[in-house]
Amino acid sequence: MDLDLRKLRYFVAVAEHLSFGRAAEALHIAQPVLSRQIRAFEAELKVQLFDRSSKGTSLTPAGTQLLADARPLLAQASALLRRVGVADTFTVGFMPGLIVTPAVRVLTSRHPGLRVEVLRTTWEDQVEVIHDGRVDVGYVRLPVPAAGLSIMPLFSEPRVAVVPATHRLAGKESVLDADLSGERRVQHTDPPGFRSVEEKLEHVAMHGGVAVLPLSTAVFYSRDDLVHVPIEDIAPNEVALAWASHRHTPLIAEFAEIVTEIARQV
Amino acid sequence: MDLDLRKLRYFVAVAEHLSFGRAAEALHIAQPVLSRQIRAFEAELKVQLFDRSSKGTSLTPAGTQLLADARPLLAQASALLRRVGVADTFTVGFMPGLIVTPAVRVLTSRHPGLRVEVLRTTWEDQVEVIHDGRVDVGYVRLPVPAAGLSIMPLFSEPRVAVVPATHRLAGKESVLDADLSGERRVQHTDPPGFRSVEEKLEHVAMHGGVAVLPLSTAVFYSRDDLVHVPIEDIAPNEVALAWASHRHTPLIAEFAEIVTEIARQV
DNA sequence: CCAGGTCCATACCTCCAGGGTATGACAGAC
DNA sequence: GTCTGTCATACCCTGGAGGTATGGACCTGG
Repeated sequence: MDLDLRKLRYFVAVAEHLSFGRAAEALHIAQPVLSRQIRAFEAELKVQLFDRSSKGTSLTPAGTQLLADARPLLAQASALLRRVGVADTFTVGFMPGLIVTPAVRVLTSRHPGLRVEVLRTTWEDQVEVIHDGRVDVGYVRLPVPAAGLSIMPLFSEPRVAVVPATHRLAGKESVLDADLSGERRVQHTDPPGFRSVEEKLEHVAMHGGVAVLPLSTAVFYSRDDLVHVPIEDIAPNEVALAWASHRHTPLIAEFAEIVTEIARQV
Repeated sequence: MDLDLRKLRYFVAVAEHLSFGRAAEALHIAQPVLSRQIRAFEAELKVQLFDRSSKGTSLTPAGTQLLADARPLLAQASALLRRVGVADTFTVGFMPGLIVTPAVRVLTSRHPGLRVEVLRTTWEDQVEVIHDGRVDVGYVRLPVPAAGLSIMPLFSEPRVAVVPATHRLAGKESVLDADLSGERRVQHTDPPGFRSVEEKLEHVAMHGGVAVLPLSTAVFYSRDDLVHVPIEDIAPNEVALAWASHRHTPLIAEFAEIVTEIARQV
């Protein structure tokens, strides 16, 4: 009568791996158990979710439909648990260009049983995901509204101007803010369709203009047809680790410690 | 490790009844079982959800918080099940002023085990809730976008003009559309804050103007300081029962039959 | 002050769902 | 053919969710 979130999670695992064996391994259960659970799930829903063959497994249309529904539901359930202080997974948010892998790897190695996930954020939701519990901790770019957040500054990095390779500024060692006057600037306050970094860069490549991005972001999304030059006289972008200040879990503290440790080594 | 939706549903039941005994009765389980389940749930979450005393039960702050999170999650889970064709509950949507009780009562009497719920809709979401599975079937006011819907017309009713009791049109037997020219009309295309019927009527009562509503809506929301007069020369409002045409469940068919039967008797 | 009623909690039982292991059936690769 | 990778079947064991019977705490009326 009630939906079983465990079975739903198992289903998602199989749908993502398209293999009962590998999914079972990822879930840390035996393959026959997973087989039986999925069969039981299909029986409950009275819908076939997978086409099995001896070589591989594929989703049925109903399965594809369910997969789309399943992920947000599981995310919402996970966020609920996080809000009441139960850690079923530890989730790290990050803005485009920021590297979270080293810290995540250290955390997983210290807690082998813990599921650690990452969630890429945008300017719009980098703080929201912290408050609503979708992430435990987030790498954010300042400034952010400080209300209810604990913020631990990590480092600063210069901002660069991203322009087409054919642009008049393309060869320069560096530019001044004044050099950009008269250029159409693609900003994150633009309407939808220009919001993601990819979209901004696409617009710059196609229609000219200039995008001002933190260095790491420009490097991460570098394209052959675009180049970036440092802007000298603009405030550097500050990167920080942030979490909801009302949640003082040991895992958050430990992750913050790991991050500072890594930042110190660089 | 996974959230247990059954326990969450039990929790909501206790939170709503503020009594283990009555909640258990509503859930059709024995009271000690419910007690134990809630205790286990609290242990899993490591949070106390209720303050128990021999006279009554009350929510803790954590419980209040969880209750707010629990309802949308359960609704989303229920919608997911409905989309894959599993009926855990049968939910009927209805626009303000429409009476669903008789049909619902017949349905529950014929299916004693079935949970039947109702959801009040607005102009904005009366169709959306059908498509996304929040309701199985909805009483809607035409016109609606017909794509993907099966629509069964029920009846027509005149529209009335709702005006302050002191208005120049207040005493009339009926008015013509032309009589309303020059009046500020409060419409459902207005910005937020004027969307719900209550808000429209509040606006009419405070600032004058006129709201044009179907008769049953005006009657349902009647207030001392407002009166309504029929408009003669305006197209009547048609009320219909609608459901997603790709879902041909026996329950929907039966409900439609019940509704036609009731409509025939009136 | 005790009797009864109204709560929720505890104790104890049963049963089934979910976990495990061992093994089978089937298909493609060599 | 045999080998290998895939999913399914058979069997067992444990824990959790359901039940009933009963206890303990607290109010309330006589």
